[in-house]
Amino acid sequence: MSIDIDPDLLAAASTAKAWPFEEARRLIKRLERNKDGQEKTVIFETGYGPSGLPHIGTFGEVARTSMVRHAFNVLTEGRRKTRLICFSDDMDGLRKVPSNVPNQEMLKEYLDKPLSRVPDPFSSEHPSFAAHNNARLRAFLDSFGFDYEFYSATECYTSGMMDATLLRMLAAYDDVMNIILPTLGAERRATYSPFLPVCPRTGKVLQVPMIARNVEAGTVTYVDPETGENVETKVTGGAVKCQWKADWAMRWVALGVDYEMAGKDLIDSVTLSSKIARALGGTPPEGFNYELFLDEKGEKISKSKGNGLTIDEWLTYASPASLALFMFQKPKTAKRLYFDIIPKTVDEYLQFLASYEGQDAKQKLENPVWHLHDGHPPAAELPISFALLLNLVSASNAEDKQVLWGFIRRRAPGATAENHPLLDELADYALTYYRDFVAPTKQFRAANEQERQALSALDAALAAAPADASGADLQNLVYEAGKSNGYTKETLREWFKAIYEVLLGSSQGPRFGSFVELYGIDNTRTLIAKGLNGELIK
RNA sequence: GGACGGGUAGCUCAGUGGUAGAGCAUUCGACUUUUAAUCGAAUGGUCGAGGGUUCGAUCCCCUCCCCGUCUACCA
Repeated sequence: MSIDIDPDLLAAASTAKAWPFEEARRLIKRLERNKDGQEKTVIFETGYGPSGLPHIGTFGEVARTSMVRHAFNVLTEGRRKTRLICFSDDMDGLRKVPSNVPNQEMLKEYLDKPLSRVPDPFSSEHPSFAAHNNARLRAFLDSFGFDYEFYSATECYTSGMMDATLLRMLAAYDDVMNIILPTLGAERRATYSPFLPVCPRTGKVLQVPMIARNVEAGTVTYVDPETGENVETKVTGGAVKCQWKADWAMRWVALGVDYEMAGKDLIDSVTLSSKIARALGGTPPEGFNYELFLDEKGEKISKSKGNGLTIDEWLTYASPASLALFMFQKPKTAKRLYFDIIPKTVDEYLQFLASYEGQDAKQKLENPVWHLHDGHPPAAELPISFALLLNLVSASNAEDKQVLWGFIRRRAPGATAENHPLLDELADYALTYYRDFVAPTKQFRAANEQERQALSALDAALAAAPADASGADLQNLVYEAGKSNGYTKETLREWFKAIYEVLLGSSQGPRFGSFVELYGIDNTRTLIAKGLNGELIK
């Protein structure tokens, strides 16, 4: 199969400097080196421990891997078959009960059993804890439209898919031990084995030393820690699971993984697993180590501290595409991930979108939106920035979208939700921002006697005003109501301040005439009534 | 100890082998019969230090200094 791509882009791709292209070119070189590299389906992998839930890093890893995959598809003109495998290590033993899940007592009974054999603590909807988390992971990935194939470790082991490689591991047992042992402390060294038998008696994943092995029979022997008896078990068919670094290597070889990125924290593990993969006769995948995120103060993010930013927080105030942009930019630099970068990133995204259309092939390939949108970024020219929209929404006290759109149109005449759907989407995010960050800061107060009279006068004037009165005319009514109720030119400012504080809960606000025009005369009169009878004060 | 990242304007950060950029902050101006917002402009930098390559280095190479993160038990 081939893909539809502009010849100019294709020509520019071979020298494109954007990091996904650099990665794709490394991958191509790998395939040229390897014996079966020209025919095989090219495998990209991302992996998950199923004891946790998907998070912003999960998104980042899949998004970044997909960018490399896309660049690869373009460089090879779609002639190579590629797959992205999202692998869940769900045969791992439950080593401790997570504190953030229900049914703690029940889970304690299943300690050390494979997660795919532990009942779902949340409901009876899924057959196991792992199945629940796997479903969450898939729903998460699906919500972004990622193109991937889900693999369960338990299914891979029990189906026999790993058997050939497990037998190679058994044959290369000494080599594997020699790779791992020097990296371990004395205590662990004494008990280490790349194979973790699943106890046929208790179902637990055992961390016990092997006392014998039989390459011909494909078995290992260990001592049951509770009964003291020798147990001989096959290494195939799911009777054993590999210890983590060996497992990673075994998986690479068994599945033929060509590319897998990992966080900086796993650099040493990648090195070790790569050695093991070679000991198994395989070639470790091309890799990429991305940096971890920091919080606002440049400190490391820890779940217990709750610093940094969650993916839900990001997606509450901005689109997945903007988050993908953040993931695209400088993946090897430790970036701070905190609230203020959201509007900044959104505006950068909008600028990249706007400039894309007029760029030549070379520039397009350096433009992040090309990578975020698989080479087909949506057309967009935004008349106002997201930062301005956020200012607008708070300055205008626009609590509903209609009013906000009114203010938007003052900046961008002729813009509508229909002809600017992207802007309409931003308006929703801006309103959410208003609701969460601006509205809670409002402090309404009661009007004093003079203010009551002036507000009543304003209400009466508004009642008499034509429905299509202009903002300027309405502004004049506001001035008149003030002047005829004791405010002088010098104290007029007090009058406006009172309006804002009583009606909008803030000591400053929009030009009030314009506000009335957009908010509506009737709505404003209702607002005045509420202000006067104290309904706005909570 | 090992690995990686960073050091560019007051702050947060972009950037390229060819006279240094943005946002915010600051200052001034425009608009508005209150503010805010908005718009325009200005100010502001030995691009961590030293050496090398080059006609030319903030960028490439080497050395050093400072800051930060990861890693050595488990996945």
